[in-house]
Amino acid sequence: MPKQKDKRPTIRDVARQAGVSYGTVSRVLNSHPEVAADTRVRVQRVMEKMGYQSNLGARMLTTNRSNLIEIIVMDVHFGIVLPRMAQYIDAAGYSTLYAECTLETFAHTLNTAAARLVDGILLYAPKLQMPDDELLSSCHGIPIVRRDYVLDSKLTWVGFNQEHATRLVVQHLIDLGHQQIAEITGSLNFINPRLRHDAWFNLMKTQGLEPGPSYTGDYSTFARAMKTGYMGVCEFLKRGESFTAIMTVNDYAAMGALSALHEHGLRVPDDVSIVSFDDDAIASYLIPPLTTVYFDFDIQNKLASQFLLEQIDDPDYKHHQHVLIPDLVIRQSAQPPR
Amino acid sequence: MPKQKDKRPTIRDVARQAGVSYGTVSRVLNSHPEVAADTRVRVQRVMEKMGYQSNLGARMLTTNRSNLIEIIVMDVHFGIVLPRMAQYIDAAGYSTLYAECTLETFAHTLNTAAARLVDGILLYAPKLQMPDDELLSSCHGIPIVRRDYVLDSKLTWVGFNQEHATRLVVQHLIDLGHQQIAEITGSLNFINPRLRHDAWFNLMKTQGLEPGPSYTGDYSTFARAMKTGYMGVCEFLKRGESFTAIMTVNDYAAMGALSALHEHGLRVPDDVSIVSFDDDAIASYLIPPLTTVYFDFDIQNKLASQFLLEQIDDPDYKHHQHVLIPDLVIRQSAQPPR
DNA sequence: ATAATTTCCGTGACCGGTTACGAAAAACTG
DNA sequence: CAGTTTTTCGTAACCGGTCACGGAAATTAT
Repeated sequence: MPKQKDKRPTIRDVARQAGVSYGTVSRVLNSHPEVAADTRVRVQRVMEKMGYQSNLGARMLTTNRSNLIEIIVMDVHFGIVLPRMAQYIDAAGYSTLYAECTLETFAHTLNTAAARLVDGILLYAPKLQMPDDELLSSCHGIPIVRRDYVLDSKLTWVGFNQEHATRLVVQHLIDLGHQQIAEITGSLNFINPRLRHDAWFNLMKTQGLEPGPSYTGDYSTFARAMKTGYMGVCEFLKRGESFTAIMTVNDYAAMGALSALHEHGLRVPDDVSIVSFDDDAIASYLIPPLTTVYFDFDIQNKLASQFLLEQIDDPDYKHHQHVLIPDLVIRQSAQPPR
Repeated sequence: MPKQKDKRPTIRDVARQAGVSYGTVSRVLNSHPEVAADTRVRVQRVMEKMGYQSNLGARMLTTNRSNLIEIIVMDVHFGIVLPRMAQYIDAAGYSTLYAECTLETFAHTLNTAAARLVDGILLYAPKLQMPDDELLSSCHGIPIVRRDYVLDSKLTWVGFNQEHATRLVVQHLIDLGHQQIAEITGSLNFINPRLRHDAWFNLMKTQGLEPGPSYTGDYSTFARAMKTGYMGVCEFLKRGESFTAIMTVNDYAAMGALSALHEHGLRVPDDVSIVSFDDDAIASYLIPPLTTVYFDFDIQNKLASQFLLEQIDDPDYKHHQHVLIPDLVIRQSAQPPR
């Protein structure tokens, strides 16, 4: 038995107070033109005075819309994604639902989203590779935008060119004179680690260099990414691999690597150079400050939400795949090898 | 004009298919006892087959409940809070709404929450000091739990004993032999920084020591906390303050401080000791690993959600204020002064 | 076999909005 | 000023559930 919530005034209460019919109040609510200017303000004043707020349940029932946008995050737990998105969603007058899921619970999550009459879905699923038609049919017709780099999808997505990002890193290291470039990355069934791994491998090969050792680990939280970075270095050293530079999957992994290298008496960048991805805020506060690839997540979030909102409003929306181009931010963690 | 969403089967569609009345389907849905076992399974099978999901809008309209819990975060932008909470909310069969706000937009946020028939609110507002009755009246009768340490509130909250936390830090440093203990903390109109500042000040005084220099700055995002830590140290050094230890508001501030000290040629812990709060995952990967106060946020989140759920179900719920006791995690950033 | 219970289920009213329809009032026409 | 058009607004039906009420069927008692 839920605690008694306030009984909120309804449109009929407002109508009575304002001396009009509930239909008129509804028209005022939806700013229909067919209502006289003075009655409009009269009704608005009464709504104001009574603290009227239209009941979402009732509105959902008739309009089949909820004014809700759901952010679904799959397989990872970066709290970061959310607030930045929510800001744009709020600004457009929607509220933000948040759900985390895995591949197994994905269908269920989408079902409840449909039952909630969610108006749109922002999907961040860096591991999900699902054919368009399957994804669409799971969505029950709810517009969806992916905040990922999904080359094989014709649906709307916004992502960063990972091949280019990798090239920035590898080329920078090669230009500095590195020949033995190791890699610490995420599990290769994640999209980005896979693309970067392949790009790294091919770039090395085409330059006539042997790809250095590679370590993959969990990077689905910051804590795990740090651990992966740490373990990667330990593993390399234990195996006696030789390398003069490491490319890490993100700045937190770099932080872990830094820590492990330090423990083993190796100096960065004197003994080993590190270049990573993301340019998270921590990058410039690490010792040494990290050379890293800057992904403008703000733009990504903004575009993803914007595309979703457009898609919600426009019944014959043309899907676009938007590729963002990252930049390299050169700080001090990568220097010529000794 | 929104894109055509799937037309979902209704309770009457299911009834027709199953050869019963819609009332019976409703009873099955809500697992009322007055329905024969075999018709129950028959209806369930049909629901299954048709992929029936009850329409939330309709349900909200009649029950005045939404199965939605809203997390409201005020004045800060730590994405971290959310996912941990959401997990417990999900487990209880609710969905999570997320909203950020400021003091100005707080009332509006609560109004839309009420319009959405939100069943409960988890409030994380480390700056908000609002009398109980005012807070309650803003809430339109929606149960609310604060994930904060709010000594002056009789409503339900879950927080960490900040005075104790501070004592752990200060006493540890004093025990190591430090006498000049500086503080880098957040703006003092935040609850925790204020409490810690006062505790630090009083502890020093009662031990006959002069409180060291104090710097306050923005710590409402990780990036800003790092900057505050960095600027704090720079400021101390510029002013020629003397100190042998610093207490920082959180691990990210400590990281910023570490970076600034390093730039000025000061070693941690050789020249300066650092102790901070939170025991974020980064603490053990910093160089040196941080001595820091461990707050078990997992417990906090769990209890906060649990109390909220209890409050939602129990009409005459007795508010409780739950105080959690933090521990000190000793690593290497604090050592006796030279 | 009939009456008294008990079990199960169909019906109708309602929740608070939206919207199509049409009527009344106002404004315009000649 | 009657006739026509336009503006404004009231009414009813509906969205898809919930729930109280009461009747039919099944069960038990007499």
